[in-house]
Amino acid sequence: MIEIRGIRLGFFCSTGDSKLNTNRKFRLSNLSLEKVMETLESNIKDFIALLDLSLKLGCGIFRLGSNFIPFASHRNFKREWLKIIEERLKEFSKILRKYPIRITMHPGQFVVLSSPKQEVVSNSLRELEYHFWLLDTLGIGKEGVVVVHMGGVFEGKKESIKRFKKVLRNNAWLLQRLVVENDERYYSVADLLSADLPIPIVYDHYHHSLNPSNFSIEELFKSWGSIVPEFHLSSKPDGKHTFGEHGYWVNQEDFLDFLNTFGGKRIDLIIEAKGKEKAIEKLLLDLKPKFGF
DNA sequence: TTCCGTCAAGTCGAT
DNA sequence: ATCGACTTGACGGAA
Repeated sequence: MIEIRGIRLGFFCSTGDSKLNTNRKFRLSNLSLEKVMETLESNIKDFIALLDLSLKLGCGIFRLGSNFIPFASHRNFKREWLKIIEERLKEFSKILRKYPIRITMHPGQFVVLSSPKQEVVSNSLRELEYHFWLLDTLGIGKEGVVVVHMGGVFEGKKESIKRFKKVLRNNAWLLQRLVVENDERYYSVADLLSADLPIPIVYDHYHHSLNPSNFSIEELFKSWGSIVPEFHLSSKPDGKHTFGEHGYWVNQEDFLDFLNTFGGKRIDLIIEAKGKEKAIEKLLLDLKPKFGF
């Protein structure tokens, strides 16, 4: 396992060419137990291959794709299917626990706990329940966090944060795994820290560069308690690109900038580059002369 | 085999 | 009004 001044690396969901993918799914109109099991099997198979690849690269963290069990939180997904799936997952967890790799998740943009719409919040909670259940069933400990964003600003950040906190108060189970990440437009690291949330704050370096703020590093780490923080790093794409778009590679300069701020602390860093494992390979190659691992 | 319209879900700014 | 960005383009029918 490669650790650069306390920092372990990892990628997420799939390989850059998507040939290995934990996010396989199908059309909702084709939803059936058979289709779910078939897709889950492919996702499990690729998950193992991606963990093997992570080991080979020296990675210590991997983000599992949210579609691992397609449509698991959808209303048309029958509850009794979960029993059958649970058996399969428990069997798989025996293989999984042999890997010294931290597993975390990051559900989609549809999870908005700060929304003023009750329907959106209840759908979000169902989606999070699925994520928590999956991680629990796979035997993953409390280091298996589930990352969300604060969401939109609606009629104001203050009101949105208030609603978010209320949802946490009314659903205490969320505190077991939920963590919240700064975004590139609305909620900066300082916004999240000053919200005084009862959950850890994920620092995303790229988002922070686009939506900067002053914050206390000590406070940021304090939010994680005894859990090793999961942070994110990505780079701007080369050439013309839209705001917030992630690059195929991650630049050495961005990593060194991150290291300059956080080096020496124990952190699991997910490289959010479109090139996935290719971007990690290249980064390690770039860094080799400096760190010699 | 490749192409391309379409896909469960939210929210925002750019166009 | 539509599109594309985010946590990931992939599915599936047509040609």
